[in-house]
Amino acid sequence: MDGVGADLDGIRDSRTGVPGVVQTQYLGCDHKPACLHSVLIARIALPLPIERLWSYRVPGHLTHNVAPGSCVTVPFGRRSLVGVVVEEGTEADLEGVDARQIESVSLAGDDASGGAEITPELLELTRWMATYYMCSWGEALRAALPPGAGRPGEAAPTRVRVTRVALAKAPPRAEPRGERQQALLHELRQRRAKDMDNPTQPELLEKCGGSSTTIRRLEELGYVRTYTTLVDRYEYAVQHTERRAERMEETLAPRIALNESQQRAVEALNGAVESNAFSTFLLHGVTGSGKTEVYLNVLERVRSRGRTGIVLVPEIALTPQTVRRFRRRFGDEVAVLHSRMSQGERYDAWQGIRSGKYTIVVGARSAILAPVPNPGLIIVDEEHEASYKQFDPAPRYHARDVAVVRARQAGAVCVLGSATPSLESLANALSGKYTLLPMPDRVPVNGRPAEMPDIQIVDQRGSSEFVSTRLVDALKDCLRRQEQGIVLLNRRGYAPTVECTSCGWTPECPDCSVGLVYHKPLRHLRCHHCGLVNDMPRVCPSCRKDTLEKLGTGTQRLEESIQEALPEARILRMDLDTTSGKNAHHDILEAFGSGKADILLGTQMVAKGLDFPRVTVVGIVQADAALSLPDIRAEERTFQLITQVAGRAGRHDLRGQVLLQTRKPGHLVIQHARRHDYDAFAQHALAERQALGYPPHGRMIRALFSGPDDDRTESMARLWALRLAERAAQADVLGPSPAFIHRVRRSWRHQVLVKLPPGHAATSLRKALDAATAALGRLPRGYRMSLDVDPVGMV
DNA sequence: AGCACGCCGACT
DNA sequence: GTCGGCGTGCTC
Repeated sequence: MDGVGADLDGIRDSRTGVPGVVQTQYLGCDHKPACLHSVLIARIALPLPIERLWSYRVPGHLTHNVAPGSCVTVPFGRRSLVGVVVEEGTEADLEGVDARQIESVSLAGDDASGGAEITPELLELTRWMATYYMCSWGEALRAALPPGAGRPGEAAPTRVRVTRVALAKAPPRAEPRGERQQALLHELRQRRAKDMDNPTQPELLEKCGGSSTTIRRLEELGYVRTYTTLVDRYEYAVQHTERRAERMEETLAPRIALNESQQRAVEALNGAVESNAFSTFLLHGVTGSGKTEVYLNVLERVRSRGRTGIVLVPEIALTPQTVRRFRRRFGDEVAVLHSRMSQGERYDAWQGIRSGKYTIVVGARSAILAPVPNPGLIIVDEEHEASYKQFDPAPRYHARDVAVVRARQAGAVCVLGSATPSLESLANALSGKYTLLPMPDRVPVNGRPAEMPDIQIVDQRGSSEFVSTRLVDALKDCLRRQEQGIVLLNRRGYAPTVECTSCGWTPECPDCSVGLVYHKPLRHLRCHHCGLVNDMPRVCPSCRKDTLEKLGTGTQRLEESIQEALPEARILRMDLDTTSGKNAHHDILEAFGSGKADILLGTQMVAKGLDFPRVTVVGIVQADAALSLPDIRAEERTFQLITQVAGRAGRHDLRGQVLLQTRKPGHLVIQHARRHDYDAFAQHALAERQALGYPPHGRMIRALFSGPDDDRTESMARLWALRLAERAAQADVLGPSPAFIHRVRRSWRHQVLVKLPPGHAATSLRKALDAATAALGRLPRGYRMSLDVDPVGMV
C-alpha cells in the first residue's frame, strides 16, 4: 500500500534550478573577513503564488549580513515584500534585467550568529514542501517565518530593548543629597542584597517615584550606571502563565513507574535514538496508556545526546495540563508555541529557539517548522487529528507528514502517537514503512491496569429528548458519588436550525449557503462560517405567522436541559463561544480540574487529551451526527471522536462509564467503538477505502474553484477537469461538483477531485496539472483556483 | 497576489 | 463630460 507523505521523491525536482544541498556561505565570500567580489546577487523566494526566484543586488554595506537563509525586504513593483535569500546568484541569472537592490535585512538577530535566519535544514524542508504541496517556495517559507514577518505592512516584529539600572562599581562615598535619589539607591541596594536582577528603568521609577532625570543625575554623579538589554516577551509571558500552571499542578495525577508496554516502547525508541538514524514509529496506545510518559522518557535520552526535540500537539490539546508536564521535566529548556501568543512573544520565542536556548519545542501545527537546531526526535501526538492539515492559505501542508520528512532529512526519530491512528499511518505501519509500537493497556493503578470504560449504547430512535433519562440518571449518581462528568455534543449554539412550521421558511446566511444558528445568550442568529450576526425575527418574514420554531440542539440548549434535569449540578460549558477570551480556555479547565464544577459540557474541545482523575461518566449526545457528512473520513472521524472522549472516563482508580446516545445503534462504527475495537474498525475502513479507491489506497488532490458567479465558476472547473483528464491517463478525474458548502463569503465554490491509484506520486501529475491550469489562462478578477494535495475534510 | 494601465458603458 | 467595471501586463 502506498503511504501518504513521507515521500522524498520530489526533493530532487530541479524546477527551481537549485542544487539539492543548500550551503550557508556568505555571499561572494568563502569566509567572512576577506571579501573578494564587489557585485553580489542574491536569489530570493518571495511569498507570491508564482513559482520562480527573483534576483536582487546586495548593497555593499549588507554583504556581510546576507546569506542563504536571510530574510530581506525588497522592492517589488510599487511595494515592498519580505522574502528569503535561498542561494547566491550570478549575472547570468539577471537575464539582462536591471536588478534592484535589497532594501534591508530583517530579523537580524542581536546575537553573534549574524545573518542566516532560516537554517539550511529548513530551506531544504520548505523546498520539499513547495514541490510536494504544489506551491511556491516563497509560500512554503512563509510558514517557516515567525508570524508577521512575511508582511512588511503589518508591523514587522522586532526585538525590543529596555533600559536597566545598576549600582555603579565604585560609587562615591558620600550619599547623594536628594530624597528621591536616596530612595532609588536604597532600592537598588536592597535588590542587590536579595540577589535580584537589575530593575528596568520603568520598574524602578514606578516603585520609588522620581523621573528619568533622577536616574540621569545619579548616573552623572557616578552612583549608578544604565545599560540596555533585550526584552524577551516570551520569557516574560511564561513567567506569568507559570503561576497559573502551578495552581493546575495539584490536579495532575502522580504517575508511577512505566508499565511493561511503556517500557518496551521506550526501549525501542531509545534504541532508535541511539542509532542516530532516521526511523518512524507509530505508537498506538489506548487512551490512558501513558503515551506522554513515553515521550518524556525518550526526550530525555535525546537531550542527553545533545540533540533537540519537537513535540506537536493539536492546538486544543495545548492545555496548561499538557504544557506543565513538559515543563516539570525539562524546565526552562521548553519553548511552547501556541496561537494565543502575541506576535512579540512568538517572535522572541522563535529567536530563542533558533539561538539554541530551548532544546524542546512544544507546539501546534506550525511548530514543525520551528528553527530548532539539530532535531533528534520529532513527536506528533494525536497524529490522526485533522487540525494538522493546513487548509488555507498555501502551503496546504500536513504537519504530520512534514514531520516525517523533516526527521528523515535530519536523521532523526519520528514518533506518531495516537489511540486511534489515521488509516494513512496505519497503512504505513502495515507496509513496514513505520514500526508499530502497541500499548494496549492503561497505566496501572495500585498494581492493576485501569480498565477501559464500559460503553453503553442509548438507543434514541423514536425519542425527541435531547438528553436521555439514562444519561441524566448516570450523571445524578455520579454527582452523588462526588465524581465528575463530561458531556460531548459536537455542535455549538442553541438551536442549529430555525424553521417556520407554517411555511417552511428558514433563515440563511446572505453570504454563505448555510442556515443560521440560534444563539440564546444574545438571542440572535449567527452564521458559523462567516460570523455574520442577524436579529432573530419575532414572526416569520415570509408568512408573517408566529410559528418560528427552534429545532435541534447545540451546546447552549444542552446545558439548559441538563441544568433543568439536575438543578444542583455545577456545569461548565466549553465551546468556541465560551473560549474566545485569552485565558478562558485555561480558566474553564482549571475550574473543572480543581473541582469547582461537576459537569464539563462542550464540543470536541472536551475530547482531547484531558486527564481528570475524578471523571467517571462521559455522555456523547449525538454520536452519529458526523456520520452523514459527505466526507470519505466521516466514519473514521466519528470512531476517533467517540474513542477519544470515552477515554476521558475512568483513567485512574475509579471505573469509568460511557453513555453513547445514537439513532444508529446498529451502525458498524458505533458497534466497534463500543467494543473499543480499533483493529476491527480499521480493517473494515481500510477495505472500504480500497474498494472505493480512496486514500490511503492511492492518493488525492483537490482543486477548489471559487468566484462571484456560480455558473462561471463551475464552467471553469469543468474546463480544467476536461483538460486534466485528457493529459492524465493514470488519474481519475471526478467532478466538478459543488463544494459541500456551495457558497462562502459571497463566493461560489466548485471542486474537482483527482484520484491517483497506488504507486503514483502526486508530483507525477505535475505537468498535466500545469497544462490544465494553463488552458484556463489567467482567471478573471475575483476568481481563484487552489490545489490541495492530500486534502482532509469535506472530500 | 497586488497594482498599474487602458478600454468601454451609465451616471453624479 | 467623469466614475468605475474588468481584461492584461508586470513585478528582479
